[in-house]
Amino acid sequence: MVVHELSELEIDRIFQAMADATRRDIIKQAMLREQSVSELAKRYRMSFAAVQKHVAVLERASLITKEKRGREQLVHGNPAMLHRAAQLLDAYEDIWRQRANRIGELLSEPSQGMES
Amino acid sequence: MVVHELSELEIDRIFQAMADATRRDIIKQAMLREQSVSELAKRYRMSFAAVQKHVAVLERASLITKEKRGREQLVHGNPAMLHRAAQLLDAYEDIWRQRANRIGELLSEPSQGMES
DNA sequence: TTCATGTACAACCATTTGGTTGTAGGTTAC
DNA sequence: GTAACCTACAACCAAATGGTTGTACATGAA
Repeated sequence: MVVHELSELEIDRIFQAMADATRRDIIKQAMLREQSVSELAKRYRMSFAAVQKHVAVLERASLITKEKRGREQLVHGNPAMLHRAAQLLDAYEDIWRQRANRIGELLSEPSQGMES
Repeated sequence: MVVHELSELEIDRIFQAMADATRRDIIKQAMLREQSVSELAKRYRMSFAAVQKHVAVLERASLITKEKRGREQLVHGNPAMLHRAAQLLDAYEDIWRQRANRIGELLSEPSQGMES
């Protein structure tokens, strides 16, 4: 199942969203259990509005989703997006492994003057 | 082998460094083969100084290292750091899997009124 | 030596980011 | 109905980001 290739802009947003300790903690909390924005906000030493903005950044990156229930806005994590981000990093590692293999092959090839 | 736990600040830097398409391409290039900064700079439609700054951001995040040779500064990738970043994302996925397992266990437990 | 190349770094600028306070509107509880 | 709660959103601010140009210096090539 190909899920829709990520655009450079979407990748920018994912990494940028992960680049803040408060947001990483919000992700963790939302993965552990669905929580309202104000419930999340109580955990951090900053205003409700600030937490609201962090949640918006995570939502724009599709790392979390919001669901309205009554007066609350419930936040829950989107593990599929995290998985895709992890795969992205793996892809860079793969480039390295391929290079390492290439070098390995070159080293194990007999050099020009070595035929018996 | 525990390599030295990453601090929140280091994690910030890794993700922030990955959050730019030019920098992600520089990483890719450096993983493919060692290149000088000016050699890299030719690839992008921006000034040498701009590329120099991107390289500095990547270096601060330990995603690449520089090695001086003659008048050139050779850039090469640090796959170990990429690996750690990927593991970090996996950790968030693990939180989700644990929750999923927990829910699964709850669902498979017999409910209060079900004993025969 | 002289010139071209590769780098470092400062100064500057526009935009984005991460925080604040304040105001307003919808929903629940009493 | 009224008060308390949850959210949305605007306006503002300081600091960081991503780019530029310009200057200076070290190294390699002719």
